[in-house]
Amino acid sequence: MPATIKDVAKLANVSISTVSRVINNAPNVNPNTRKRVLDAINKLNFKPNKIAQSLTATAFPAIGIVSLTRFSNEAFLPLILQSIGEVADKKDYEIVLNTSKDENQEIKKCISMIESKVIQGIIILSSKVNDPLIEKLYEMKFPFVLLGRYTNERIANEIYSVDTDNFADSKEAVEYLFKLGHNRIAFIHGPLKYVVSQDRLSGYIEAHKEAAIPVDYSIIKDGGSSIKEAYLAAKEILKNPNPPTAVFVSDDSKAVGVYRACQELNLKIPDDISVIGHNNYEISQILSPQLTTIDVPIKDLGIIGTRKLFDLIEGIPTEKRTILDTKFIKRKSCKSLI
Amino acid sequence: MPATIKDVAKLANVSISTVSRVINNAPNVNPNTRKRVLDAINKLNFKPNKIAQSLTATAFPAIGIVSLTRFSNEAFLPLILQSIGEVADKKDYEIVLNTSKDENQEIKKCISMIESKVIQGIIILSSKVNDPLIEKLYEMKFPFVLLGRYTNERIANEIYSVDTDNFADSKEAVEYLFKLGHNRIAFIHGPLKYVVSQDRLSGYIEAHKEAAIPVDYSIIKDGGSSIKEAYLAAKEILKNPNPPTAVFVSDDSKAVGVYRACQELNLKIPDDISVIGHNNYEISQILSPQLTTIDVPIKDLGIIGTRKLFDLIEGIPTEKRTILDTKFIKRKSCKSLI
DNA sequence: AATGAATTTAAAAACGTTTTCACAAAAACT
DNA sequence: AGTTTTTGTGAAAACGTTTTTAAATTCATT
Repeated sequence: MPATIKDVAKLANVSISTVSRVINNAPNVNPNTRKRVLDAINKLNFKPNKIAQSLTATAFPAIGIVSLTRFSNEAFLPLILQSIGEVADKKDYEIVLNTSKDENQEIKKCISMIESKVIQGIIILSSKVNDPLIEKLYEMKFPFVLLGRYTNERIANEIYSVDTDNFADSKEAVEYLFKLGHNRIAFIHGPLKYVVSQDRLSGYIEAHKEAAIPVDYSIIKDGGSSIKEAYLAAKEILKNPNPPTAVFVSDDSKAVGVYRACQELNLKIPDDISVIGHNNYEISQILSPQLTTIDVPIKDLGIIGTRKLFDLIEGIPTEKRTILDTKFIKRKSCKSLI
Repeated sequence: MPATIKDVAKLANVSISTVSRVINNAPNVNPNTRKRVLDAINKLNFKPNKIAQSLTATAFPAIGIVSLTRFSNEAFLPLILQSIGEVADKKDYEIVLNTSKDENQEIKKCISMIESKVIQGIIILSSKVNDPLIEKLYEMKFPFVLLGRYTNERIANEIYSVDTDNFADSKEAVEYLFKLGHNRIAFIHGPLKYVVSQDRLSGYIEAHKEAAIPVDYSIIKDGGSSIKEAYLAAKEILKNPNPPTAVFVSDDSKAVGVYRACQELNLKIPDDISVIGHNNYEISQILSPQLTTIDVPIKDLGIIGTRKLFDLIEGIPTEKRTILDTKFIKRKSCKSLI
């Protein structure tokens, strides 16, 4: 049986209150006594029971992450988890994972963790267009930070979030292609239930509007959330009777599917077709030719988002919405037609 | 302030013991009383405080996962986390993540979670050759399950683990290449500090031994843990004055680097060079030509490993070591030379 | 030396549950 | 009817801490 505070008290011949004071570095404890207690603690290898500590604090030091499935297939899960971990570690908080697959279970699990006092805050990894989880958490006034953007007008400006400007970045990429002389550009996006997919699509459309180039929905396709789906989408697009001269993919890993489709159809990148990706995953440098893409500071999203969450938890005033800078990275997958 | 058991007791006009009995579905409570209590619980939206519950149980229902960095770059982190989550959810256990980067911190964090009573068991995602964490946990007799194999003779047979037979699978792949008439086969492996990398290398070597084909270490290279490193390794190997006719890569995602290297050097797969991967990630079907590989049941590793851990926690006897079946998947990346 | 203030300590209450023990009431036996 | 068993309930202790209150000790001041 591990030692408790009582054992320490007995051995050091003091009361448990004194031991508690020593543990918590309270002032007002005689240096001699402190030493005696510290010795006892060492001798017994005493470690305070975190559960018991949180009972009086009425809060267990942990934050929740919701949820893996919001982008389970994406290359950045490890990065984002690790960056969240870095910040949480410094605060000596635990990270508890919500791995729920379906939406109902996801919410239920969250509420349960909150109500049973297991977590003090939540990081939401990505937002859906009408996100019942976000609505619910907002309504509960429970501290949470969204890594993304929420669109529901009523509360969009009220929630705390960290994001990049997907709309602008997407627009910029398309404009770059316009400048290169492309005016028939395909777009392969992720599942439109996610706001990030919507935003990237909107940027694509807005660029067209501003350039007065009509949007052709026959070359805009859902690339799902797997490489294979993107590959299938690309193949369909490229077989279009009036094929595009460029394709913009909303995720580098989906670009792998596009490259494959091009290869199969004997289309040379960038000579026959230009490609741009998004996110700047490692793979974008390995693809041949190297992929032009938009660098998203994934680790910073995690770090800054988690810091914001701790500000919320600790009642420190913090900016509602933080937009992180991105960088358009020109590589070898685009060709000028002019 | 959320309702406590006392509030419920008062409203239902019973003692807190009775409420507790209702919460825990104890027998011996009058149907009428039970109904009254249930009504009160609903009216107050009472949810037992898990922290308080675990204080008396002297154990918080959670398991730890150690650690992300043990294969942060691999495609199967989401899968494994999710499969662990599935099982833990059923048991109503939380999953707490250890995201430590360096080895010392990893151990410290683990010990701390154990000693402060935050977790009841640990899943170790992968083993190192001399793994101080495993040694320590074993010595502490703390319940843990390794997803992999441990080599330290003294305790190898004592620890609980789930794994595939990396040695045999690797050997089989090489033998397949032999049968196809290849006898100069390169090997690109992962970091040798991990047992899985060692085992896959050993299988490669053993196949050579049995076939009485000398092992040439100039075409065996460390592909690190990134696609880029694998790409670099492949390039070096392929430039060998006496180049191999096939390359076996210990991870499908590394195979992407190999494909890229071949392309750059104008080597056609499988005509000029055959390639075999390992793990059967989604990417292996997207690569062109589709990659011959070894299917590893990733989700099953997680599910069976976590079940085993719960057996340990609950004191149910369970098999020490479980080996899962794999499947050699022939696709288009190998050519017969005969 | 007496008073008051500051420091240090102990005792006890509290956090929200579960569990043990005791006892009353009801039911089942003689 | 009297005795035993079963059922249902409440009071109190326990889990391992922190926090509050109060008391004892030390120290400075007069």
